[in-house]
Amino acid sequence: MSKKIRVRFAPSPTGGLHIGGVRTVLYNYLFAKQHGGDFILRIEDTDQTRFVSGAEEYIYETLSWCGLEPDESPKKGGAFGPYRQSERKDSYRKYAEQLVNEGKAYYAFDTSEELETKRKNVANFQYNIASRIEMKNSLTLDQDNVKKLLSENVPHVIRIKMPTDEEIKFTDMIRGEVAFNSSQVDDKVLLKADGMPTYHLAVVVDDHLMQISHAFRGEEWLPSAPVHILLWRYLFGEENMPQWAHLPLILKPDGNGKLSKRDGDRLGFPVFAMDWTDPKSNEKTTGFKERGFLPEAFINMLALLGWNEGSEQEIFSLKELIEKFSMERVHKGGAKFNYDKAKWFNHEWIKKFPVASFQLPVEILLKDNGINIDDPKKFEKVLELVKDRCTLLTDFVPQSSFFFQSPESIDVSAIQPKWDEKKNRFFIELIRAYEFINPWQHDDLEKEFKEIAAASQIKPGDVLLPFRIMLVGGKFGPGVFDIAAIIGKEETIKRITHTLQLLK
RNA sequence: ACAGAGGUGGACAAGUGGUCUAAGUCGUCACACUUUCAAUGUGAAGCCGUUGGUUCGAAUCCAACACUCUGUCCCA
Repeated sequence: MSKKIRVRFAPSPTGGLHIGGVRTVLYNYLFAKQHGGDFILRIEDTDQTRFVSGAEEYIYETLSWCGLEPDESPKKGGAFGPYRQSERKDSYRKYAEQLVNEGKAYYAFDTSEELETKRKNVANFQYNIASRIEMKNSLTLDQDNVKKLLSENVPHVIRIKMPTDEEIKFTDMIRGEVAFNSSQVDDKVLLKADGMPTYHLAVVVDDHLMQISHAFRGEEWLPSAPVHILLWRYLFGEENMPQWAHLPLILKPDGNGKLSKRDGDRLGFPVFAMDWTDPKSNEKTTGFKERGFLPEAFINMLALLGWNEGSEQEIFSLKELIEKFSMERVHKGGAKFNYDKAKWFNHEWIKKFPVASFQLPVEILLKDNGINIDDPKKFEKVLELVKDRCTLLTDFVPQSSFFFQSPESIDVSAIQPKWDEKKNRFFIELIRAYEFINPWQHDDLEKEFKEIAAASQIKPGDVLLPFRIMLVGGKFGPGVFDIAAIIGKEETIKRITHTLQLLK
């Protein structure tokens, strides 16, 4: 019988969730669901100096917006709790001490200051096989001294003792076999002076205790993988280790390097999934959600940022992704983030989605801009009419406001230069004719318009743009007669009259 | 510096020894349609990091070199 598939996303709650993090969640989720397994959220809050209030709640909200709900989490609970590492603090020490007793780890009493000066004085200082003999630890101090320091509660850490010249290798699901030489890896801290584990100890212990079968994380972790392999070998048996996959990095669009929040600020696109306000600095960072992205499009875009089915299909629903995703088809190389392509995904989803599926967020957006929807039928018609020209949900505001209220300003300057008495008379004539139209519908409006133009010896094209500006306020929006048909006779005539006044 | 990883048009990708004088999408530009902006359709530009090798044949396999990235915190 094969083991149950269990995967986890283990963020540290230190701020907004970066798209790289969301993509890791997504790949975890897809893999779990495809195999009928469990997706677990574990909070890695072992660094209390980096605690940020609200960050954990933000993670729940983000996953929820994305539709990637965990099966087990601190909030939801589960059979393998607690799911917050700070609450598991007591379970780590014994493993670290076990390693010390077995000679695979050691106590180190060097203070942070001592290490800092060391790093300053020695170029590329590493606490490793070569340097540990000159440091203050249980390998260099005599036993009595160590005992004494320990009993006096002198602050100390536990470091792993990397073996000399040993090949450590493992098979990565994306990269195949990856090998390291143990001599090149430094003696990482496993247990900090405050009794909290570092990431290195915590992942291994927690993945074991939570029976994690596959572990996915960003490529930046690859260099420390040998530490984790060794820990597995020492503690729980390498054969029980989860299968690793190191995901390619998401790179900044210009230049090289990892995409950071700063790049988003600098280049004007979101990097976080949702709005995040730093509780200390009060600095606000916009997210994809608030920028007007549909969660379906956001997920779709993220899935393709590092994975490709092998076909030419680019639009996938979450359900399709669950069916088709495979870790083997995740690229090895990092991908530069492309905001234009991200927007394209959103546009595609808006075009293909029935309007009902984004009616609510758009309604809220309009309300925020002072427009209340009181006619749902009309609202639906408007959405259908304008959705092709909305890339982001926020585009619906300028694209549909004028259906519900007269434009705030009229771009008269676009009409004025070519305006003359002949055109003025045309519109007066038009108003007169429109008064009699009943029922008020698209085709009749257009027909009447063209007839009057012909009678006035004006090309319809010459008065169409002015007409548009009268109704919309500017040079945009769907077909003018569609607009006129929806806003109604009274409003149409009112807007023409109003602009005619302005043109005097 | 050391270690690991990576590489196909401006960006993301398909392609894993012959059907590849390769290429889909985004973006850019042009044209068509048109009632502005979109949508839609058509077209344009652009060659597999470099060098060498294996082979009848290489984007695909091998090697070297260069380049880029990640890591080298009591951060995760």
